[in-house]
Amino acid sequence: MDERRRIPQATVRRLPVYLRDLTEAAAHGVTVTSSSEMAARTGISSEQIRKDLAYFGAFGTRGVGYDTRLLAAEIRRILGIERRVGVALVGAGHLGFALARYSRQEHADVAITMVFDRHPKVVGTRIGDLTVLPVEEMEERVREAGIRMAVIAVPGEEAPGVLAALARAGVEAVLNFSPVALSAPGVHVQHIDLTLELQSLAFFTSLRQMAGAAVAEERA
Amino acid sequence: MDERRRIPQATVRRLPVYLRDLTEAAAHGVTVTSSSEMAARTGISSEQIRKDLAYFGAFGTRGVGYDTRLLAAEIRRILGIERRVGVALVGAGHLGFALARYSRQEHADVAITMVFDRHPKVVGTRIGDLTVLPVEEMEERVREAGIRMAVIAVPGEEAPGVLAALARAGVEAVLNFSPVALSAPGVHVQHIDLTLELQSLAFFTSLRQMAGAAVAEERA
DNA sequence: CACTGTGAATTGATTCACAGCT
DNA sequence: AGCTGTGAATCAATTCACAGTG
Repeated sequence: MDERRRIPQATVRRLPVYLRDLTEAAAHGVTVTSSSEMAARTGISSEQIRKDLAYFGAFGTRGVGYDTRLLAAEIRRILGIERRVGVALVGAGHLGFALARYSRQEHADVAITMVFDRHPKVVGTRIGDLTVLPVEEMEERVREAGIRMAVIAVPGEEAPGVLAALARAGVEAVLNFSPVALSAPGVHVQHIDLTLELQSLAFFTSLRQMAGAAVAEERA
Repeated sequence: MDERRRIPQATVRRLPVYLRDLTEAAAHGVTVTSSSEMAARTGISSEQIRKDLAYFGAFGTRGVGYDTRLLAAEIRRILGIERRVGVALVGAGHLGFALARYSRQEHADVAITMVFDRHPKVVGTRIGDLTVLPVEEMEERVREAGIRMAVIAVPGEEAPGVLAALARAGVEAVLNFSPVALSAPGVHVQHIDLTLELQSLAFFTSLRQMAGAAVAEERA
């Protein structure tokens, strides 16, 4: 199989689900598992799992299944997280604080390793064993550390400037929690917007009120 | 147009983007706008915008465009957020705190209006003008208030029990920030998982390292 | 005339169904 | 016998292209 073919976005977003499932299974002493067992645990269909994996190679044994540890290692390699990957966080408000703490749990493959904020009162405070740095130092420090990923958790007005600085520092992929659409050439931006999520969620309650309305529901 | 036909999930998730754009445009004094202007501002193609709206009716004027206030009102009606919608939050850690504060900004159409936590130290504390309530009271209070939406921001172990209680209380749509896949009959669950997001994001940096690899990129 | 609204064409993602190994 | 890996078929979403209209 050729790694150079077109990989669906949807596949990339499912790989971490498989990784978590395999890691948990391995931790429970399961050494071999099948796509149907994974399907039962994750809610993703077994054909989907096999097809997703097939984009990257043939990792299973016919008649048997997959070696949990081996497949987990392959997925880490595919994602590029064989070694722990460091992420810069910009914005150390409550959200940023929560994200930093959560991402730094023990076995995390991807973790926030640098935190920046513009407020003098926040700079110098600690989040676990990290110290919040002034945003002025961001570009230089991120570049020097060779960090390629960042999380933006600042107010909307500040977000475009932050993204531009991150792009200059060599960051290639960004998770944006601010409520504005961001883009920069050569940077992959993923957007999570609480307001939009809550509003679209409302549709699924209002709908049920109007008897008979049909929606394309997500997979079971 | 018949509201009863099959609405794509993707369409529902874009409606709030249009709503925000129209609200901002109206606030800037724009009374009429076209699908191509909206496209330029939101990054969603004009055909896509017209098709999404067409699922629900014909709201524009040919040769002219859309009345910003009127179309915004229509989208609020479609989403079921004509009146401010209340949401229950379960879990008042840093993440929950951030979500509650953020969702309660002045003009929010959907806002967290009740907060529950299981820790005695957190119960009774305040988030803005809300008081954190004990999770034991959740089912009864949510039912009594007629709340249909909830946000789960508790650790993975507690999440399944929380969802079950919310379902019993009549909640129909849930935003799940815990790292476990949840489901309950008759409840629409949307999942946001920071770990999975960061891991899939890593793919878009590792890829660039392997020269020549091709990925289905998101729309510009 | 410039825009909306929409069938038709295309592209992308999922599911089916089975051949191929172990 | 049981599972993977994969073309073919289906289903969903987007884009094209243009007819319809204020």
